[in-house]
Formats: sequence, C-alpha cells, structure tokens
Amino acid sequence: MSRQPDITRACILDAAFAEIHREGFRAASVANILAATGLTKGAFYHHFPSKKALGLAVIDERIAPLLDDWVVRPLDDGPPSSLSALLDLLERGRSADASAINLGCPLNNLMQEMSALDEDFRAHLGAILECWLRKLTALLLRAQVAGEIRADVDCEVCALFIVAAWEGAVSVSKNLQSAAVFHATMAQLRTYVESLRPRR
Amino acid sequence: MSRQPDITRACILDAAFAEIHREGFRAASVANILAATGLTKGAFYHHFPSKKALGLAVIDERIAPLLDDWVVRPLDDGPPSSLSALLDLLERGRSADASAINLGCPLNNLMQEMSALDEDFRAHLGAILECWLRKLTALLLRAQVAGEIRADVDCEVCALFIVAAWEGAVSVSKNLQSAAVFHATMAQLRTYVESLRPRR
DNA sequence: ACACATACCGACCGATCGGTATGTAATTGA
DNA sequence: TCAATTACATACCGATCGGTCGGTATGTGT
Repeated sequence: MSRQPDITRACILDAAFAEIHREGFRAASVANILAATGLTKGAFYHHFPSKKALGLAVIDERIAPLLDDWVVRPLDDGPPSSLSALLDLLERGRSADASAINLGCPLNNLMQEMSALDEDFRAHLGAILECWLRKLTALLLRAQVAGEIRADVDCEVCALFIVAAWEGAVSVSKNLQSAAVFHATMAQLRTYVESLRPRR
Repeated sequence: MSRQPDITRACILDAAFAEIHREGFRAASVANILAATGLTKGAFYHHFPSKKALGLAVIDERIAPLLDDWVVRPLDDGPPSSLSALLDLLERGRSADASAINLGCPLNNLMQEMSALDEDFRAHLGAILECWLRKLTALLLRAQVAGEIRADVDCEVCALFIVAAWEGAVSVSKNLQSAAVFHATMAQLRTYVESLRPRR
C-alpha cells in the first residue's frame, strides 16, 4: 500500500458519492465514508478542507460526469434525426436499474435536499441542470428547423417540461417503489414528445 | 397559560411541520421544535413516543389535510366539466407562493428523503399519493365517458404522468429558484392535458 | 546524506442528537 | 376533600456529529 494521493482522493470521492446517494448529504457521515475506504480523519482533512467541500467535489467530479455519459454525449453523437435521438434517450432512460429507482437520481436528490439550504450547492447543481436544459433546447430547435416538430412549439419551455417530468417520474416511482410506474411515466413522456410532431 | 393538552399537541405538530418543511425530517431537531413552542422534552415525550411517531403524525394530520384542501375537494365540488375542473386545478397550482417554490412541496420533500429509508414513512406518504392518483384517474375516466378526452387514452397512466410532471415542476423550479420556471412548466402541463381532447 | 514538504494516522474536542428518569404542579373522579 | 392520574419541567445519558491537532511515516529536491 504505497502512497498515491490522487488515488486516495478518488477513493474518498467514490465512497462519498455512494454514501451521499444513499443517505443524502447532511445525513452522510464522514466517519462512515472513511470506514468504507479504510482511511482516517487525517487523510480526509488533508485532501478536503471540509465536508461541504467534499460535497461540492462529488457534484463536480462524480455527478456531472454521470450526466455527460447519460445525456450530453448520446445527444451529441446520436442519430441524425434530432427527435429520434431524444426518443432514444427517453427509451434508454426507461431501462434504469432497480437501484436507480430505489435511491433516485443523485442530481435530483441533492437538488431537493440542498437547493434551499445552501447557495453554493444550488449553484453547482444548477449548472448541471442548466447544461442539460441547454442541450435539450438546442436539440429541439434543430428538430424544429428540420420540420420534425411544429413551428408553434416553445422549445425552451418544452425542454424544461421534459426535464421536470423526467425528474418527477423518478421521484414518484421512488415513493411507490415501482419500476413499472417509472416505465409507464416515461412512456407517457414519449407520447408527449411525439405530440410535438406536425399534424399530418 | 392553563393546561390544554390537545392544544399543546397541535402546537407541537404545527412547529414540527414547519421545521420538517424547512429542514427535512432527519435534520429536524426535536429541541428546535420545542424551542419554537416554548415547551420542553417532558411535554413532547408525553404526547409522542418518539421522533418518528411525530413525523408520521405530521404526515397524517398536517400534510394529508393539505392535499385535501388543494386537490381532493376542488375536484369533488368543481365545475361540471371534468376536464375544466382539472385545468382549473392546474391553473390554481400556478399561483403557488414564493415560499412553496423555495421550500418545495412538503409531500414531495418527505417522499424524496424518507421513502427509501423507512417503510412506515413510505407507506403513509404513499397513501396520500395514491389518494391523489385515484381522484385524478376517476376524474379522467369521467371526462373520457363524457367525450372530453379521447377513448384511446389510458387514464391511470395519464394521471400518473400528471402527478409526476407536477412534482417535477416543483423540484426543478426549486433548484432554479424561479417562480417563472414553475409557471412555464405548469402551463406546459396544461397544454399536455389539452392534447388529450378528441381531434376535431 | 540530509532537510523538508507531503501524506496519513489516531486521539481528542465541544456541540448536538434522540431519548430517559425523576420530580412537581394542575386536573379530575369518587 | 383527597388520592390518582394527567400534563408538563428539568437534569442528565450515551452516541455521534464535524473538525482539530500533534505525531509519524514516506517520498523528493539538493
């Protein structure tokens, strides 16, 4: 076990992400996180000045990349048709595993818990959310230019609605502890997106 | 200040509801709640066997009635047209005040925090949610019989989607700290409901 | 080889948590 | 009127919280 500070730091971040995903930030215990890594307080406070700094680092270095993998990159190099790229994304979202339904979306969980309590958390989380919204709005605008959705659709508001409905689907299915509820809600979201197509 | 046990109990419930709405259940401090009421531990543990029992009582005796006022009763004695009763409800939802956007929906907040952690909380919260869903499904079915929405619409899934989108709207606007975002999302939800009408 | 910074350990701190035990004043039923 | 019960107050408990601090290895530049 030689000293590899960047690996140690990454190890703490991974354990912290898991703990925060399960327990939320405030209930997450630094002692628990360290127990999961086999490290001690000394190591932790060498790499992070405070628990809050750890939380912000988890957001920037663990949660934000997750969104990149799930949403941003699939939209960037998706199929040529913008609208079907979005529908593909929603379909893939339906295949979320049981743990995601049980524990919920890490971004949504932290937003719910921390946005009203701490402006720094709100800003870091909001940056991720707004990145998602910008990507989605841009996609809808491309689809609109291509004639895939009607000209009277407000793409920005529409993107907002899609994100909200998605997060709401995770939330409700988390409470009802039902993957079926999540799939049904996401299917309904797909029919909403379909309803944006021009009337034939 | 004579002894009025039921008033004392109600006072604790009110303070607990406010504290839990701000801080969540786990971060809510019994000591803080008591400080807000001017009472002490002795009074609290005389009326409630534990903090968890207090939380469940807040759900049943404070949060559930809220849903009754906002959703159930307006739907029961709303306008004769089922669909416009729903649209009225969504329109009234838009007029949520700033604190609701800042702190979020008490039901949604607790669901997010506690559903995965405690089965009792999940059950009590789920009962409220399912009451909401049943009322909404019944309304949509009435509207369907009346020909206000298309025959091919699955009313149960549709009700699920409306609730999910609503909760998602609260969640997203809470993070973006924007009433405008909430109003826009709710407006989009109204257009979704409108899209259920028969094609003319 | 030696000085020095980095990386980490582990004991300890005050504060706060939910909960308990004991005591006492008010209310009530007989 | 007087015990008995209810309705509180107060002092205290062990556990756990985030955070600090002195000490100790492990590199690393010179």
